[in-house]
Amino acid sequence: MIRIYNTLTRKKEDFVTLEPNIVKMYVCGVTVYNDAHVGHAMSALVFDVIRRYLEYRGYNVKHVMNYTDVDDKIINRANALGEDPLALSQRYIADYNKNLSDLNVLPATSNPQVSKTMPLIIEFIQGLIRKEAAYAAPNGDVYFSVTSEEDYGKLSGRKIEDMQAGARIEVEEAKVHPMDFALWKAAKPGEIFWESPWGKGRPGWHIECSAMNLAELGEQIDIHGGGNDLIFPHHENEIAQSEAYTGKEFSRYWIHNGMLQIGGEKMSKSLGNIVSIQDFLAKRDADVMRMLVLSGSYRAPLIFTDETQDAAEKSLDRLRAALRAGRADLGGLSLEAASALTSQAEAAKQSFIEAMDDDFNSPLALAALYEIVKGINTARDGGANAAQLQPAQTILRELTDVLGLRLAEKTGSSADEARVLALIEERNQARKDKQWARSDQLRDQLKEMGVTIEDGKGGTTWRWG
RNA sequence: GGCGUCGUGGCCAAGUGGUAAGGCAAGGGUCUGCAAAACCCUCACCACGGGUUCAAAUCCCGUCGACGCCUCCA
Repeated sequence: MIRIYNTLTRKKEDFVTLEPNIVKMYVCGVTVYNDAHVGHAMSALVFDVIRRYLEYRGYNVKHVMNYTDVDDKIINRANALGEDPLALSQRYIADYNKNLSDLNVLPATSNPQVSKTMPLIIEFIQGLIRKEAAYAAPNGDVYFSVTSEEDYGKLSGRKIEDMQAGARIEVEEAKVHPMDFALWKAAKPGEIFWESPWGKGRPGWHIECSAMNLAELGEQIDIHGGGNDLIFPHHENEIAQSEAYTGKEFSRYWIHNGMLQIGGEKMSKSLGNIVSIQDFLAKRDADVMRMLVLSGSYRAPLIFTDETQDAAEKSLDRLRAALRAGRADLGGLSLEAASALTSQAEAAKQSFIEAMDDDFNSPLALAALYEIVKGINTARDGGANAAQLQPAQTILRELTDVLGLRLAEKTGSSADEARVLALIEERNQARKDKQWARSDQLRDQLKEMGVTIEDGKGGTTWRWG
């Protein structure tokens, strides 16, 4: 039984889907007006791992991730660049899709966009007005009335009275209650707009997700996810809108990932302390980002430093090394030892599943993987041949696949390969002749070419990296 | 001011009532011509102060501190 921490109840709960074996999961994507950063990557990776694990456990996951392509920031940026806002957002959507694919994030089953959901959004707002959960203001805006929902604030644990509306921004005059939020915003001169019953305008931020949810997954969903900075007001408002509209419980489980931290602060566009995904990938392998995410709880802040990145890289080396094929020509382990390795790996697989079942406890799951690694290494040291290592390696590979780790070996140019082999041959001769200085010199030369040499019992092996 | 999360070894990080997983780093050792890799060993009483309990990192109260949200934000 999978258990999931539900933000709504602040408890771990048994995961029971609305329909057997089907998971409807909606994850808030990004507003596309700028390069995405590693904080966005964290969120995408968290939900990618969750999705992969649920699929591994036999669920058919309908994974929806939206793109907010109509928004103030997009309009501002587009105006600054003299570009059409939709063209601009389309460009960043393409960039982000590239980022995700580089990060080995599985494509969502669908990626709705606000600009393509307009009729349903308008219909949704009309429905809310009919139910008296929303009202059109004289200025052309439409607001959601927070006091119309008795349990408004249930997700974030706030009471309307406690909130300091307008503490930092001015409250719109047209609002009946200061916490009311915009469903529809009247267009200002020169802004992109859509026709609506309330005149020219565009949707507010929150309504789009309620509408796209309805369009893609229906009235009720199993999992709604996103960064924990979205709990309030975004997700709170989504719940209010959707439940007011359908009269049904919106999402069963609310999952929120912690924020990526750099220099003790959240990484965010507004703070300007950003490392873009593209810049990260120019320096580090995509697996490093994923390993960083996996090495801590998805709900906790992720400490992003050179040191944690280095550590992640080393851990990956360890996994990669364990997966390297054994030598076919070795005498081999005893039958007992070989079967002990296999059963150890099978036991570790059970530990892995137990860990992941418990609210996707990836750090604990990784520990199970390292048990397999140690078993493989010990067996290899003990003379195990390729066939004896393979069952454990197959299990290890299966589980690292579940986590979405690629663990690809580094590669060099094939043109250099002949030269590498020649140098190794020369070095082997030097070693036979006990010409250690020459041998070490050749090893240094290979190192400079990006080749690592290891002199094992059965001979010298080499690899890129 | 309100709401929430949290404070575990040099770093990252599990564990939420029965005497502290794992990874990285560090030190020692085995192996090696030397290395590298691997393996073995060593390295914490869990922010602080009270309390509950036979027993607490784990529950309760308080203090201090960090971070997030209350405004666009993954």
